[in-house]
This record gives sequence, C-alpha cells and structure tokens, in this order.
Amino acid sequence: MVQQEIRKGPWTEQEDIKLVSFVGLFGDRRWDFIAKVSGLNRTGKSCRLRWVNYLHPGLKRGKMTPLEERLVLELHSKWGNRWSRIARKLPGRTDNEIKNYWRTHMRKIAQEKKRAAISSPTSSSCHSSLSSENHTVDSYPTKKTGEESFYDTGGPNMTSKTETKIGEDQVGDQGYSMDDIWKDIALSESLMHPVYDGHSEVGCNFSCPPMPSPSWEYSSDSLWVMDEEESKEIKSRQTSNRKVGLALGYRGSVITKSSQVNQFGILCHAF
DNA sequence: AACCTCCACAACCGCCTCCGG
DNA sequence: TCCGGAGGCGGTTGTGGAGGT
Repeated sequence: MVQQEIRKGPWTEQEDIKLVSFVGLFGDRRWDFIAKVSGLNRTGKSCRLRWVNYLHPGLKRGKMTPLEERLVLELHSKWGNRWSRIARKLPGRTDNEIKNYWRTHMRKIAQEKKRAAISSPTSSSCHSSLSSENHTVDSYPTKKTGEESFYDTGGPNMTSKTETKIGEDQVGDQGYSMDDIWKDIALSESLMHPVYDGHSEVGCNFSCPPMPSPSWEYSSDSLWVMDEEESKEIKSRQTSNRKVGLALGYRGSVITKSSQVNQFGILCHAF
C-alpha cells in the first residue's frame, strides 16, 4: 500500500471545512476514523487538536478577563499544570490557551517581581534563584539537582518528566523553562503572601467564589463545563448517537481574527 | 525605514491512560 | 490478564504581528 504522506503545519480553510463537516457527521471522538475517511492527510491527533483548540463552536477568543486570570492563578495553585482540568473551569478557554497565557504572562509577572526583589535585596526569600551573579536580570537560573520545586509539579508525581528533560540542556526559549517559571513564581508569591502548600486538592481555601459561568451558554455537554466526574458521567452516557451534529451548533459568537471570521462564515455555509 | 524584542497563538512531539479485543 | 491502538495531556517550538528603538 502506498502511504499518503501525512500533512503537517498550518491548516488551510479547506481542511477546516472538511474537518468540521466530518466532525458534524461522526462526532468529536473518533479522530483516527475521521482523519482517514475525511481524506485529510492528517493524523487523528492533529484533527482533534485543530478541533479542540480552534474549530470548536464554543471557543472564546480574545484577552483573558481579570476574573479568568484570577481563576487561572488560583486553580493553578490548586492543581498545578493540569491545564485541561483548569480549562474545564474556564468555559470557552482551551488548555492550550491557558497554558500559553500562563507561560507568557506569568513569566512577565515573575520577571517584574524578581526585579522588584532585586531592588530590595534585604529580602531573605530571594536567595535561591537570584544568585546568578554575572547574569543580567534576563538570564535565568538553572535547576539545581535535588532542589525541590513544587510549582513544576502540580502534584507529587509530575516531577520526573520535567526534571529529566530540563536537567539536561533543555531550558526552553531564552533559556527559560517552565520549571524556571514555576520557581520564579514561587519566589514572587512567597514575597507577597504564604502560598498554598501545593498538592492536595482538599483543604484548599480560596477566597475566590465558584466560577459564575459568565455569559457562557454553550450546550451542557460542552468540553469546558465538565469536571472529571461530570465528564465521566457524561462519557458513560455517551452512546453512538452522541454528538452527531454537534458542529451544527455553530453560532456566530466565536470571536476570531478577521480572516477567521470569514472562515467561520464559510464553515457555516458548509452545512 | 530597518531592525529588534516581545507576545500571542497554532501546532507538533512524546508520554500516559484508557479501553476493547 | 495482556496487548495494542486511540485519545488525552503537558511540554515545547515555530511563526507572525505589534510595538519600540
């Protein structure tokens, strides 16, 4: 058999249209199947990612609201890097989006805090990661072996992967890995107030009220409104008739860049 | 105007988990 | 019970655009 070459890289409008229509037909579960029958020379994974992060009708775009920002912070302190889980509490936001947001914004904040900490060197809590003497503020500490960093875990058993990767030479862009970000944030938060001690999901008292689900009105089986338990429950309810025509629920409310708006206009017409 | 830096975001990779045979 | 495949998840990278110098 001649294997068609798997396409990679940016998706075209035509591919999007195809994907949406096939998801409409077969639901958003059987990604490998969809990838095959659609004729998109993409992997199932790629199709799923495109759908979840970009084509899903309930996606909210644009800047994070202050409420969302706060929620991300608090949920991250509660759950660590469980982006998909955090995303479920932020209707319309994807794990990818939150991850990206966290990475850029928190890094920025951490840098600012770090600068502030440097300018007041009497602070005893800033010794650990600020000791790279002959570096500028923008060069970042590398991970010390055996040093504990609860921020890169989000839980007791998420350390291994990160550590083995970053412990080598992989330090991310500009030499600033996720690991370093967590450390910086840990540092900056410790300067501000005591930090919730990390791992357990119980006994964490937040001042933040439960997510009020602002202006969110997507269907009840939305990806984002479910917590794990809910999702399990729904999964158990899911039978073959589920989701057919989910994509037909397209609404015009998806905020996109101008070209993307056009794209969705086209997509709507595809049905 | 050209160049640089930063940011936002899309997408890929690799590992993990789950589920069906 | 075991195994393989599909899907899910977290980490990372690439790229384009905006803003600053």
